[in-house]
This record gives sequence, structure tokens and C-alpha cells, in this order.
Amino acid sequence: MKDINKAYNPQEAEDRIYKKWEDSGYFNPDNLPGKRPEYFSISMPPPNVTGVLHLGHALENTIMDAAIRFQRLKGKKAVIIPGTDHAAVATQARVEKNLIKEGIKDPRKELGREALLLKIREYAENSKTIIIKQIKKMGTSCDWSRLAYTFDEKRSAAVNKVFIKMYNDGLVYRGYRVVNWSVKGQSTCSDDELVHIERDAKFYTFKYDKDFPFEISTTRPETKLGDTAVAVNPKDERYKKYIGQTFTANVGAKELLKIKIIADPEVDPNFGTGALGVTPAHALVDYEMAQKNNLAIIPVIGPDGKMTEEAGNDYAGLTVMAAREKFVQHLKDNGLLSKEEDIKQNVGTSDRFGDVVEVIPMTQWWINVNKEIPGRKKSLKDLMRDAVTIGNNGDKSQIINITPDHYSKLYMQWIDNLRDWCISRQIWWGHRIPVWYCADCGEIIVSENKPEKCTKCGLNNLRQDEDTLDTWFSSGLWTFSTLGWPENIDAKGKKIGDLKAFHPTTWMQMGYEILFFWMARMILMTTYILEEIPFKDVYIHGMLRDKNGQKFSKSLGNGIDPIEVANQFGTDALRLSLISGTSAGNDSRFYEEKVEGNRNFVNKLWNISRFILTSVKEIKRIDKKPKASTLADEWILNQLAALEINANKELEASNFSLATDLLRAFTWNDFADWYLEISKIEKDKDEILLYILERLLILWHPFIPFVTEAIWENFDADDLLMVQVWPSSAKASEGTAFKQFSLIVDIISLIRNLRAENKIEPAKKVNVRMIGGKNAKLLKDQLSIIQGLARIENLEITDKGEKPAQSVGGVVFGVEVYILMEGLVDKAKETERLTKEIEQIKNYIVTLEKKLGNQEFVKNAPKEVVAGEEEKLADAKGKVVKLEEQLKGL
RNA sequence: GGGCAAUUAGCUCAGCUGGUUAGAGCGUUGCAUUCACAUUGCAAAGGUCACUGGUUCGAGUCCAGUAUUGCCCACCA
Repeated sequence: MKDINKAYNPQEAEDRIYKKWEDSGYFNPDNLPGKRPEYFSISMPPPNVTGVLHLGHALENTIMDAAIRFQRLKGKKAVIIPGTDHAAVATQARVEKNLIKEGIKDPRKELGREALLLKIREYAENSKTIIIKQIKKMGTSCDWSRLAYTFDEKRSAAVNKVFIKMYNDGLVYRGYRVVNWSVKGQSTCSDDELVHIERDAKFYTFKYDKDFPFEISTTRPETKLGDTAVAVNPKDERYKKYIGQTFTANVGAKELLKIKIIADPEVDPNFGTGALGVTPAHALVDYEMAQKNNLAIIPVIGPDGKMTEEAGNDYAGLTVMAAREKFVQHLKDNGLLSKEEDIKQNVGTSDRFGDVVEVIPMTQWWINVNKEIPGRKKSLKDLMRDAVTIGNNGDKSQIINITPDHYSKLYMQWIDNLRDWCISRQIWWGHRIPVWYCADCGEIIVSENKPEKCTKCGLNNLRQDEDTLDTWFSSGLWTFSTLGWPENIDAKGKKIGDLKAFHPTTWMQMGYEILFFWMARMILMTTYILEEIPFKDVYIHGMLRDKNGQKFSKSLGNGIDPIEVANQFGTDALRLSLISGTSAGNDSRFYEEKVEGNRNFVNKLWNISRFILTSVKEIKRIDKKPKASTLADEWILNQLAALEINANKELEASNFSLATDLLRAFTWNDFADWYLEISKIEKDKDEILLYILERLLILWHPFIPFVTEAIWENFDADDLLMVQVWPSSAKASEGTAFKQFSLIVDIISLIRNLRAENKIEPAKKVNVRMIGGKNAKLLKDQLSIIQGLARIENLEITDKGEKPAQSVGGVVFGVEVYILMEGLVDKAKETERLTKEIEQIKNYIVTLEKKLGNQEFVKNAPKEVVAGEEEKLADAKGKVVKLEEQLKGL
């Protein structure tokens, strides 16, 4: 007899089993056994090297791994390409913060570029090591031989290539425009990197000077030193006469302000005075108005967050707040300020550095999203739209399918609002922009490596651009840069190698919070570079929250370390907790009790196996479906077949939670509670037990890979569980076995009640003549009654007489049972219900037939309406047939 | 201001294209347990599917409106 532990011990099994998987080489699709014509590839969203994995990562790993293990079992060439992300700003910000804690006041100044980069690299490498270890702990079956990093040599080469191509196509340009500037981080950030917060502000109403004809209102008086216009609504009678005029105003700036009165329909006449002071240098809207009206741009705030010389001697060098106070004082002193109100204001803050960003005009690198791509007749924006609507290049097989569907609306809305993407950053950790400036002639050379000499003047006084690229630039290339782009494009421009084998990737999962950051950028980059979509299906998962529905966050201190949970309850229990009871796109709560319950389930499965493996005569694999010799056998095999079909269906549709529900119901309720109990009485079920167990292990494997593989070790199998063949039943019938069985259960239930009420003597044998035929749905409960009975030794149910007419019968516990059909207690009720429903639908059919028989209707109604009605009719008729069959079966 | 979602048992959540008497896990209550499993078993209680209308032979499911909650976007200076 096998010796198997009483309880499953994940600590003992997990590391050993992961190593076994790794050693097998099966994480690499090239090593998978058998012919595998179809591929299934997943790019792992690379975790940032800013620290360790959190629960969200654990969720992602679980989802991805469940998907890939399922596909691997299904015989696909399945691969997860793993990797990590250098996360430019995020990582540098984190390391700088740490250094400041250690007492270095200004890390950039004190350490300099090289030394600081060294520190960050050290931190990143350390982080990477931890992250990889943690991913392994989660059981994720990714192909480590293809491990990538957004900042490694290959990915850097890809980044440079793409930048250069975009530059040559005129999509990347260098331009002087207003940017979002984090004074604290001393870097730009893109529109998406802003987090809007509401704060209290003062709203001032005043005149520029005493000669100015009317008042304006603002929350940023200090920026008024750089105003070059006032915008009013063209319909506003108060100001109509001024439109087109230019006034000069003395506000104390370096030069007199020349204020042109311009008309803009966007100006709300009812807000403030209805006149808006336009500061092109320090507000995006104002900047856009300046572009339209050809206005001067006067920066009065510098990148250091202090007032510039343009602001005038009184203000230059002051911080923004100090300048504001001073300017307001100036207005008060001169009787120019007429109102000061408290209002709520929305401001953008840097998501990484946390400070309120200043809008400042600067020369930066941009990606033009509206310009036509040479030879494509489309802009990048168009490509991004096409990918989720008509398909890339109008090819319907190149449509990205987003689950849940409504996120595609959000995506489209984002594209509509998309402006040119500012891609240069002034931080140091990241891909340096491959652009060289000639100090002698000012030539700009775009090149991957430092050119020997200037292409224009021939001198070699070249300096590389100091800036680095937005981290999402490299992330956008992820699906193809990890598959060997650009080497894997041959001379004819055809894909070869991994790129051919696995791109477009099959499936992608991500949280909705990076839909714009990442998904959108991947679509942009991939459709542009490869003229292909990056992935066919995107599964959007929700966010995990704590027990009270709060977000997990460092500041709240409610974080849960997934590794700790895995250590305590086992990785399988953790995985099951993350994936069950959730649905795509919706947030879910995570709490310990849930994990505990799943730990219990994992243990249950372990014990089911323990029971089977220790009680069978010989542990062996059963290839062919065993023959059912009793009703119970027939029933459970039928249930299993149904499970195989339905679990497969749900998994194909990425309904992970539904699949686990089905599996759990079968495993615990049908198989353990019920069939195993019967097997203790009805003997000789070794084959069926082993057959079901084997299949159950495969079906469960995508979700709880460790325990299933651990149990599998007891089979004398020639290969790992992870590469077995996914069972696929062609069909399951609800056939007679199912019905008969539920009837038998009902009988036993009735007898038990009669005994309990002393209507029959407990020891007396009974002849079954009728049944309390309630409802098949109660089956579950009734099955457990059987189990209860199974423990009563003296119970015997027989009908030694001849088999009654109009009866069904079968063998339970080795006892023959016959049930008279005519005595069904609930037959009348059921008949009534069915009759009523049939009648209802028949009425409907008559209505429909009348409608379709009406020539007028058929002639006048649109084709699809008629077709729809016909479909409804067929549907209804089918239902009647089904119901009538049911009625007959009673 | 614009948009997207959610509202189902005490709690956390499922419920696919409308079709038997709306489900699970946890929790609660009672009972059992030398049996593979106390990380157990059995049973019970617990729901006008937010509200109001509509479509339909039939609505938790589709539509409209209301309320509440959450999220995203946005230049009210």
C-alpha cells in the first residue's frame, strides 16, 4: 500500500516540483512533445524593477499561467515570454528617494550621471533577481530561456531602430511647445502620467493696470506677467468692441505687456468676468490659442520652478508662491484687485514625483500622432483605431478583441483626445535618445551609434542628446522586441524565427489601469512597425482590493505580500483565491478567509487522491473509458463528460472563475461526497476511480499546478502532468442514468423518513412501490442522504417480486430497486407546469405564424425583421418539442 | 462638464446569446464523526435579483428613467 501524507504539504512540494518542470525544458515550446501545429503565445507584462511583486502581479501570473497551462495541455505550442521593465522614471524616483533617506540631499548633483546610474542599475538588478524568484514561486510556467528586459542590449537596439525609423518617416520631431514639467523630478511627463487632484484655490479678479478697459479672473496671478492676450467669447456683447485691439499694460514684468483681445468660442462668458487672460507659455489651452492667433510666448516660470528674468526684476528668482503673493500685493496696493474668492480647482500632479506640474514651453522630442505615415495613407491615430474596429489594414482577422467589450469604448475615447506624445525625459535612467548634435555647425544627426564625424561640417565635435526616452516607448515594442525584432526580419522583409512562430501574440492580459499607457502604445508601435496587431485577444482584469474594498497601498499599510500568503497556505490555494469568484474587468476583494477555504479544497483533492491511490489494488493509468456496471458508475462518468465539455468551453472563453466553479462542484459534491462513498460499498471500482482521478488532475492542473503534479507523481507515468493530453469528451447525455438515479435517491429519502417517523420498522425490508419524486435539482442534497444511508448497515432495499410495469430500476449498493412510475408524487405538479409553459409558447407560435402569414407584414417589414421573426418561430417550435419530450418522459 | 460600469443571501461574488423552483464560497444554527480528509461530513435557516415603467408568451438577464456607489477622461481659466 502506498504511503501518502494525511495532509498536503505545499512547502515540501512546491520548490521541488517547479525545479522538475524547469528541468524538463517544457516551459520552452521548442521542447514540447508531439506535433503541435498551433501556437499560443503570451507576452508577460514586464513587472517594473522598482521593487518586489505585489498581489496584483500574483493575480496576473495566475491568470497567464492558467491560460498557458490549459493551452499546453490542449496540445498547442504554448509559451509565455517573461521579462522585466526598467521603468525609467519610477525606478529613478525610487532610488533617489532611497538615497535621500540615506542622507544624500541631491543625488543627481552629488553623484553625477554615471555614479547615479550605477546605483540605479545595482538596485534594478537586485530587484530583477527577486522578481524572477517570486514569479517562480507563483508557479508561472514561462520560458526563461527567452527572458527579456526592456533595457537590455537587444531591446535597446530595437528602441533605437524604431526611433530612427519614426524620425525618418517624419513622425518623431523636435519641437518647442509647452510640456508638463515636474519641478521636483526635473523632467517632463506625458499627459497620461498626470494624476488630477482637486484642491482649494483662490480666484482673483483684477485689471492688469488702471488703464486696462476691463477685468480678468485667474487662479494663477503670477503667470499673468507673461500674458499676451485676453480671450473672450465672440458672442459676448460686453467685449465685442475690443476684439482685435491690442492694449499695453504695465504689470511690473520686464517689458510692457502687449495684450491682444482675441475671440474664442470655448470661453465661457459666465465664468469669472468672461474674459480670460491668455498665458501661452504656462497653460496648454492658452498655448493652443497662441498658435491659432499667432501670439508671442513669454515664459515667466523657469524649469527650476522660479520666476524668470522675463517676469521682471521684482519677481525674477522668486518661487511661484512668493511671486504670487507679491503680485497680489501689488494689485491690492494699486487698487486693481476687485475680488478674491475661494474655489475648487483641478490640477495635474506628476504620478511619480507627486508635485503639481508646471506647464512650461521647451524644446522636446515628440511623436506626431496625426501626421500621415509615408506610404500608408493613415496616421498613427488611425492605426490605433483600426486595430479595434475594422482591423489592421482593414483585415478582419487583424481585429483586437477586448474582454470585457466596454473597455474598447474607453480606448476609443482616449484616442479621440490624444495629442502628440512627448517622449523625451530629462531623467537619466532610460534609453538615451539616439541623436547627436554637432557643436560646430549645429547639425542634428540621428544615429544608433556615435558617428565618426559630423555629416555636414566634417568635424567630430559631437555630443549625444542628454535626454532619455519615455519608458512606454520601449514597452510599446514589447510583443515583438521580445521575439527577436529586428534580427528576425529577413532581407525580403519577412518574419522569421520566433517572430514568425509567435507573433501576433495570441493572448494578452492586463489591468485596466495601464490600458492607455501600455496597450495603446503597443498597438501604436506594432501596427506601425510590423503592420500587424500585437495580440489577438486582450483580457482585462480588475484590481484587487482589501477586505473593506480599499485599494492596496503602501501609505495605507494594508499591503499583503503574496509570497507570505503562498508560504502560509500554499501557492495553489493562493492562485485559486485570486482567480475564483472574479470576473473580467471587475475589481475583487482579497482576504485571508478565502485563501483558507481554498487551502481546504486543495487538501480535499489531496485526500481524494490519497483515498483512491491507497485503496486500489494497483495504481495504473486507464486509457480507455471504463465500462459502467452500475447506475452510479454511469452517472458519474456522465457527469465527468459534462464537466470536460463545460470546463473546456469556459476556459476557451477565458471564464476562469466559472471553470473553477464547475470543477469544484464536480470534485467535491459529485465525486467525493457521493461517488467515493458509494465506492466503499459497491466494490471493484478501481478502474473508474483511477480514470476519473487522472482526468481530474489534468482538468485542475491549470489552476493548481503544484498539488496536481505532486499527486501525479504517484502514477507511474512516463511524463509530467503538465504535458498530458487535455481530456475531451465529445458529448454527455443527461440520459436515463441521470434520471433514474435521482429517482432512486428520492426513494431512499422517503424510506428514511418513514423509518424516522416509525411508520415502518427500522429493520424491516421494504418493497419500493412509489417515490417522492421532487425535483432533479434537489439531487445534490438527496445524494448526501444516500451517503448517510450507506453508513447504516442493516438497510436493505429490495423488490424480489417481478419487475413492475411502467417502472425504472437499477442497482444501488448492490440492491435492485424498482420504481413505479405511476406513483410519482410530484408528477401532477410537474405536468401542470410543463403544460402551462407549452401552452404559453404555443400561443406565441400562433401569433408569430399569423404575423408571418400576413403578406403586408412580409412585404413591408425590413428583411432582417422578417428573418428575426422566423428565427423566433423556429426557436419557439424547438422549445415546444423539447418540453413535450420532457412531459412525455414523466 | 463628458463618458464607462456596478447595485443579486449576513459578507465576498458568479449567473454565457431572455426559458424549469436564482447559485457558489465564507459566515450562522443544529447534528454527526475510531471510516481518505476536523484543512471533515450531514442538514437547516437566509434573496420582491436597488427602484419605477416598458418590450415579450415568458425578464435577474433586453430597453428607458430614477436613486446610490465606483472608475476614467476633461483647459472653467
